[in-house]
Amino acid sequence: MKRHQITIVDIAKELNLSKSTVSRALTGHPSVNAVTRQAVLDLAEKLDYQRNMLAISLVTRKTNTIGIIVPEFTSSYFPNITIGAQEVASKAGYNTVICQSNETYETEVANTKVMLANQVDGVLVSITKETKNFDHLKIFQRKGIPIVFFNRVCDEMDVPKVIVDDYDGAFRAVNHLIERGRKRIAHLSGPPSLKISEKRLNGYKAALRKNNIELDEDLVIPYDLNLDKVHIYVNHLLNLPHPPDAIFAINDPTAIEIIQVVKKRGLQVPEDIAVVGFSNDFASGLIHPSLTTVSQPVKEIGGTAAQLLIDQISRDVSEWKSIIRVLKTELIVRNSS
Amino acid sequence: MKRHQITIVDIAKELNLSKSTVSRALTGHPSVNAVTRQAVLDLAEKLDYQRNMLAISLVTRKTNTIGIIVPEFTSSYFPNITIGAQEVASKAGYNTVICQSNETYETEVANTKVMLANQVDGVLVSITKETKNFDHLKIFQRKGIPIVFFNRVCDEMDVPKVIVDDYDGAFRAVNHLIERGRKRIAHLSGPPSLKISEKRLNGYKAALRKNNIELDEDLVIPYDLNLDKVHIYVNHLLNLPHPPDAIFAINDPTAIEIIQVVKKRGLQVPEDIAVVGFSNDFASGLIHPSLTTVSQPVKEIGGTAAQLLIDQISRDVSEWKSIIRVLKTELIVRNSS
DNA sequence: CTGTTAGCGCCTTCAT
DNA sequence: ATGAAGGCGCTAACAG
Repeated sequence: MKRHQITIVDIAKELNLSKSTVSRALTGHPSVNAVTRQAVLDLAEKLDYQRNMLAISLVTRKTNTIGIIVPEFTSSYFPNITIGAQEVASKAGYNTVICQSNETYETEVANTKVMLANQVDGVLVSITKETKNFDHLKIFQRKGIPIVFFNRVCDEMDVPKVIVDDYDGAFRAVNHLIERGRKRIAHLSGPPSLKISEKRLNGYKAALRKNNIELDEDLVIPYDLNLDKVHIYVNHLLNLPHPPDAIFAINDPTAIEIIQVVKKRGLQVPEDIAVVGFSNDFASGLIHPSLTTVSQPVKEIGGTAAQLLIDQISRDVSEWKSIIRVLKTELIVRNSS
Repeated sequence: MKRHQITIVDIAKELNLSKSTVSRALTGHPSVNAVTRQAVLDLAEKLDYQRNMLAISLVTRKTNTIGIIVPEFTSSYFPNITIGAQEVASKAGYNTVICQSNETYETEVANTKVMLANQVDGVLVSITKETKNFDHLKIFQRKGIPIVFFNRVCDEMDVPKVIVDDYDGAFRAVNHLIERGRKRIAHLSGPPSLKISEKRLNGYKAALRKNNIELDEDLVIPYDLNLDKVHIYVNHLLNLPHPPDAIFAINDPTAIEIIQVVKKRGLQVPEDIAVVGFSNDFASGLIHPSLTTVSQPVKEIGGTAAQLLIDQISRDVSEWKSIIRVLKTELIVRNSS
């Protein structure tokens, strides 16, 4: 059961040196004889010695680890963001611990505890659709651990955030539908608790307004992002006395689901009804018809967030900034509109 | 810069108790007065006290963390496996650290160092397509840290492994193509270094043999899984004097790419050429035509691997088992064949 | 039931 | 350039 770990002491004994010298050699401290250093390094290599980061972190009070909390991993969106974040983090010498909150508030709270207990140097978070109370996240601030939000941000907290121009992206998407001659455009919106839902909805409204199309509240349906329910809303819309000729979806998974439902009903996309999504997930270019969508620079979102976080970490608490970085989206016109 | 962390000492002082009592109260040790315990718990709660896992792990020599090393995160395959693994792990009280090796040997080696340095209690790994030397993985065994392979396993090491019936899955996929009347079935195979490539190839060959179709070596192309090159091989096959009427791909991303190339050439799937993949990735049901493929129980793979690992962790080194768990695949017939 | 004493493996002054 | 001593925050015997 007890496995012997090779420690500094072992190699100190072997080489007849003091622990401190070995430690210095290992950490690349300049004030150590080149020969001694090499001897230490060689022996360490030979013995498969690995520095115990737990011990190091305990004394340096720094783990060189950043935590990432994402709501889910089911679409390609969040995995890609974590890839971007990991790239930047690892270049800066940081490890990454990823937790999925699984879109539930409780899990998110549990995740924050894990992060805290593991003494992460900072956290990246994108909240769940349920999260309305932010106390568990404010703890980080109070403890002097920087936090950076991305995508699903928390309005109440004055910290760095990385988002995209949701309003503008939605505006252009809807404007595009109008340019294509659509008059009755529905919007399957996200939960109102999410800022992105609100902004995309506002973009939608603004595009209608600009084109002098009156907003029909019946065509706007907020939903909880549970894909299993999409068919209900789509069928409801399609059964309306005056059904829509286009649907703008809060995100790609929703849009893809909409297309499936529409097709199952025997209707044609885009002939009978056009569909536009948001995010340009991997599957969107492959589905039939391919999905018109608003692409987000996913990896860049992750990378930017990680960078902002690392900047915060190296700053003194008193100098924390709360930059909001807004990344550009791009309308990708494909065959669904 | 220095943020004050609340420690056991703080709450011990406040309550006029010894550190050990507080510690025991916090860890739920039975031998502690109910009143005392509650007082400790209350104060801890009030102060947002979080146990410092670094310190705990240092002394208990257990981090309750398992590492996962996966080659990539670009398809839905590995993310889903990690989801399955995380579920099981977290239920057993384990945290998870995920590293992507990015399909390169060097990164994989670096990843193992990170795992070692962070004192993971065990590791789950799926090797890169480049990995031919396994010294970096054998270190775990030598240090008494259990390792479990999944999907891309290492033959040289006698440890638990979780795989699917690759041979059988491939066999049924190819057999299905033959039943559909295909005579010349090509196989875009994976790198020979990967066991899965070999097994799927063997399944392919066996299916031909069983149906008395002679193997045409020209129709078998091993490739390095770099999707950018798929078009080369597909075009090569299609330009053959006697081109294939079906292609069995090593995995879904490859199959999807094949379909794109075929379509771009103006040919029809499956009329001109049928395509079958392996893994049933998320996108496979959405692409047009939808992809016939061999589905793998992805979450179960991750969950099983995690469970085997946790079993190993709780066992004494002398009692390590090396079970090989083979999970069932299922042929999903869609429109590409 | 509670307190005392040692460390876990390492870094960091402070000496020499 | 090297040693010695102290401590990071916590648990684990060992004593009461």
